[in-house]
Amino acid sequence: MKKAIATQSIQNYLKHIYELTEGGQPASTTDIARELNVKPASVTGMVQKLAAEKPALVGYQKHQGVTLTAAGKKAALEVIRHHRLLETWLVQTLGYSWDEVHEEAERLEHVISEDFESRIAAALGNPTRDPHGELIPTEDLKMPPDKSIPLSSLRPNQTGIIQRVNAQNADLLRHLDELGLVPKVCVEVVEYSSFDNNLTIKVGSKSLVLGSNITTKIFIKCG
Amino acid sequence: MKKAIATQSIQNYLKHIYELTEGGQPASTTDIARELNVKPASVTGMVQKLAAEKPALVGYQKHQGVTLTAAGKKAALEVIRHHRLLETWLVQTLGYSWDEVHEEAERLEHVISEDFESRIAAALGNPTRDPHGELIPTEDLKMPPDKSIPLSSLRPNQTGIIQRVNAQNADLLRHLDELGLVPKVCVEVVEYSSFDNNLTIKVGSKSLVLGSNITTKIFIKCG
DNA sequence: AAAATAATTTAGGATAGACTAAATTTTACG
DNA sequence: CGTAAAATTTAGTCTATCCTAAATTATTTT
Repeated sequence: MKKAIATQSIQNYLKHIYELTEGGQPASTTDIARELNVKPASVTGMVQKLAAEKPALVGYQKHQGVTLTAAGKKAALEVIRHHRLLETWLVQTLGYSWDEVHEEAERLEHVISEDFESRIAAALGNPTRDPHGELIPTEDLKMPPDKSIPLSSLRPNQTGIIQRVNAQNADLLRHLDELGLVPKVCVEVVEYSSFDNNLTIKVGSKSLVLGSNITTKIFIKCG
Repeated sequence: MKKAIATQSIQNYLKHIYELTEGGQPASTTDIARELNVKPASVTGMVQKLAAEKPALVGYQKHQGVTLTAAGKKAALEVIRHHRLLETWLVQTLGYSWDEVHEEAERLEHVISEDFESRIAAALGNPTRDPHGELIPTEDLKMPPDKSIPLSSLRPNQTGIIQRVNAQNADLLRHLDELGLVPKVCVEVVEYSSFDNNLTIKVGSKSLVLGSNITTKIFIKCG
């Protein structure tokens, strides 16, 4: 009897492969390895197993990178739904702040039942976004369309409303919170430096200069 | 670099050893094996590792059974506190019924943080008993004293209030629920059969005949 | 007290999932 | 193009945790 891959491994691999392939490009073993804090060689081994599952969870041709199959994508969206519902729920019912939730959700996402998932979804009124503004996959595991664009793509005189902040690092999130760069807040670009891609923006009454390490993580709905 | 035992293994072993040694007697490898659904030989191996930890988590002399050290007991009570708080909280905030919670709590208990633990404890008003009436270890990891006695020890004309039901099996719990044998309910013993130890009891307006498979799991505060 | 039975431990093996080092393939560039 | 650099894969190792089978120790029976 061949032993199954641990579901936690599967879920972590698929979740990160999903995020890396959102742009449409296959993910390299190196990138996956960096995300998972594992060596590239380990990724090769695991990815070969994921491709050998029935049904296959990833498409994989050596040196051509890794993509998700329909089954793999579904499994990935299931974990992401768990994660984002959990974050929402930790913030709303237990008073966590948006910078504290990630770690806790990261551990819980692998162990909760579907029953638990639907109970918290219902208790929260089937939310569509998590505390960072990220879209929550629907119950039938479709990722809703996202029309937001990175703050880094705005130019002087353009304005927008912060829709989502794509970051997990607690320190960074706390920093952004202090700057007031949280979902639903209005921002206006004042100046753009083509030299270093820094943006000078106005948030409320404050002026801020932001590097691309931040502006590429904040997504805007143009207004 | 010696690799640590997985915390989930540690916790599951300690939790079950705690329960088996509550009577004061050391636990045999066979009993532990049955509880954990592993073979006795595996228990021997793991118990030797637990005894070699610094500080030691179990006391262990070959052929003499296994006991918990102070450190091991503390770790066991930590998991039990997690479990019972989780059960309480699943029932009270997500509408689980008392027969559904065990499985879910069993998986969550190993992954929640201390922060999570104290948040739910506070949200619940630091409860002292879980939905089955079992005592919840205190925050400083002491198990409160329990003065309840098994229903099986009552005799005709004696009455009591159900304090706790020591069972996890969902089907059994559902059955007990249907019979009305839940904490805080009043029972009166009508008849005792020394032949098979069956008790005939009155609960509300109903009369029931209960075997020892049930009467030894229901604990009573004499009234 | 010897023999039979039960419980426990030892010894040896499997598998999952990580790692390292070496071999190979792809990509970039003079 | 052809070679250097980068990325990837292969091969082999390690540890945790389980397993089975055989050996040993404890307990019970006669």
